[in-house]
Amino acid sequence: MRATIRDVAEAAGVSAMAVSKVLHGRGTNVRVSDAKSELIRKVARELHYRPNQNARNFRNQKTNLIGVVFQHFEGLTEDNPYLPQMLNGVMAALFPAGYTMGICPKLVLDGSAPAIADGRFDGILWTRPDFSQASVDSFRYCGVPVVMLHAPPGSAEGIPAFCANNDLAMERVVDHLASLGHKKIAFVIDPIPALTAEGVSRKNAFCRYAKDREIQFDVILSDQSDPDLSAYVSQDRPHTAIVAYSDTQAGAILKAAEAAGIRVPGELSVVGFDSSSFCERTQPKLTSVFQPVEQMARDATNYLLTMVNDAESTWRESGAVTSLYDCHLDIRESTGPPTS
Amino acid sequence: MRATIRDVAEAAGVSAMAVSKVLHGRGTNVRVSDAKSELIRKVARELHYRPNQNARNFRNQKTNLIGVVFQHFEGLTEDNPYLPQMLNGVMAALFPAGYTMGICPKLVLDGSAPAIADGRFDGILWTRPDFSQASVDSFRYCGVPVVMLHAPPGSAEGIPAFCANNDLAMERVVDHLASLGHKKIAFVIDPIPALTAEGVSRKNAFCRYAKDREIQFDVILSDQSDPDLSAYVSQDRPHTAIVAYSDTQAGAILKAAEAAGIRVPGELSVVGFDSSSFCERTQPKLTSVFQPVEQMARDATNYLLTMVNDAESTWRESGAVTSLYDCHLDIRESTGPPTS
DNA sequence: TTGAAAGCGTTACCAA
DNA sequence: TTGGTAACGCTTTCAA
Repeated sequence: MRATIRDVAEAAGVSAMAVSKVLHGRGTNVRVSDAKSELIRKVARELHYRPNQNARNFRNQKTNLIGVVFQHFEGLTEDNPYLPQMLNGVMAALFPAGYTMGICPKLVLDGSAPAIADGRFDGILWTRPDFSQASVDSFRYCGVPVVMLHAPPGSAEGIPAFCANNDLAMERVVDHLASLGHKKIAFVIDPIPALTAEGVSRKNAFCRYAKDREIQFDVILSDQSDPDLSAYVSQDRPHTAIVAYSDTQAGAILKAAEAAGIRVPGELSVVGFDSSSFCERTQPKLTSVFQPVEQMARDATNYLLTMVNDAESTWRESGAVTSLYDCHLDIRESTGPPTS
Repeated sequence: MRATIRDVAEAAGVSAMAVSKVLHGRGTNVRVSDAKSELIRKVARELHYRPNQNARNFRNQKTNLIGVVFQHFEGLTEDNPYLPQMLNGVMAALFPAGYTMGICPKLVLDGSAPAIADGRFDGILWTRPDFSQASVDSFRYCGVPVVMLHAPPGSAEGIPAFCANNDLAMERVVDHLASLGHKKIAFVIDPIPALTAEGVSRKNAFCRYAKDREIQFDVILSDQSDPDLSAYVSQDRPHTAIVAYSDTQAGAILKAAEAAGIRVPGELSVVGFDSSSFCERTQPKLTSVFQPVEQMARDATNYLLTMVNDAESTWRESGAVTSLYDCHLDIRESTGPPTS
């Protein structure tokens, strides 16, 4: 078997904790002479001593692992830049701080949210949380620091949240379309994001501003893989613009429009969300709301790390922060005045 | 503090090990009556008992965590579908088996390859390994199962490897270009992949087949962000075709050609590698070698899991497997006969 | 069928 | 400045 700290101690003729102090810097009130330090290092090298990380994790109840939880996970899709961007932000915060990123949808999908808080992670980044009280409770009382990414204020009291300012974003979208002369607009979202707190929030914001601007509107649940445009662009439902939940979904709508011979933006204006590089590749190029995904992820992760490293009492008592990110509208080619 | 297994045992009036048996199924030679099982479960629920995962990891020396190591990691780039595809394959294998994916370039970049084998991971998927003997040794003798992804046969004896058949791929590429009439071809690779075992292997295969087909060739190290086409398309060096290490790099070359007013494929044919969705988005569409990245990653990960779950002696003695994946050439628009 | 005890490797505490 | 001892929570082994 591998050499343990005690083997090293014995071989060097010192105590185990002297070794621990020298090699790992533990124990503040302990001092080891330089000569002994040298000896210990030498012996450790000779014995090929390697600390057992599991033992240290156990002893310290600290793993240097942060769990990234996707409540609705469908894999990384090749054409959607969202996830890579988000993960980049997370890694940009974690790696320099010496943390490892753990990804584990399974642990949550099993309904075993508690399992995620069994000590294996020092903290949890909970992305795209859904709305259910069960989810909220299991994370709130899990005993491990949790930060939410893409959760609007109020979705889970007590849990810090980092989120796009969907309200402002939808106001900008509605105003843009209204100023172009659109009078009837549909909001399209597919079933999975419709379950998330952010999906609900964005939808509600859209409805509120549309109503406020006296614009007729509809909300349509759509399967993005094959959007049925006739559901909202028809005699009965003559929408001239569609606001999609995501760029990916907006892209599918553009394709469907092309297939159906509907001109964009003449007959139909389309707006996406994320303003990723994808928007430059569509035909026509997609008008979309920009949110700084990578930065949001980095900020959320850094905040989580401060929670991990501060005493629990500090963050429990200081109350949860909600950070809202301003989102501007990148106007490209897919929106224009309706031709009637 | 949280209830421990002993708290439960005491409250239920049984031994700790009975609780362990009932709740975790440990201890084969132990039997607990149904009545007691029920009682134990009930008490555990009442006390909100949650097993301490770190304690279990420590005791069992098993973490259900697989480490994915990127030796040369530059983040997930928005436009390169490779990494998402690869990670999808890994996750497709890990999650159903109940494993978590740990990502940790830092642990390796620190030169602390041993750290990766300190028990925190049950196994390591080592992607894009470089060639250095130090790397090879530290992984080979790390005491944890290791599988390499994208490493050609022979790069590290004793470590199972999953890799594209670069040899066959380059033969196909060279034959394709030769049959179109190209007489002078350059292989372009940028500095980072040039350090990896696969980069070297692919380059060598290219040279071998070019020589064999009596085609003039050059190998050029290029910074892909700004390829200097004059380095290989000029009076002195009249290459009519370029074989790039990756799609991303081929894309950069297409852009540079457009900027320089060089017609593709007329004046210059370009071939990529991966045949990802990216190839459909370039102008002209990119001819490229297809490798089944997601499947390779899934296979490699599944193999790693079998190593994790079998006794070490089994895989130590059975010798390392190398799986080579056949790669076909997807001919699109970026290759054609040279116009002279 | 059950229980008691030992031990995994590390680190904190206290006594020397 | 140092070293012994106990403890973290769980599981295995052995004895009843």
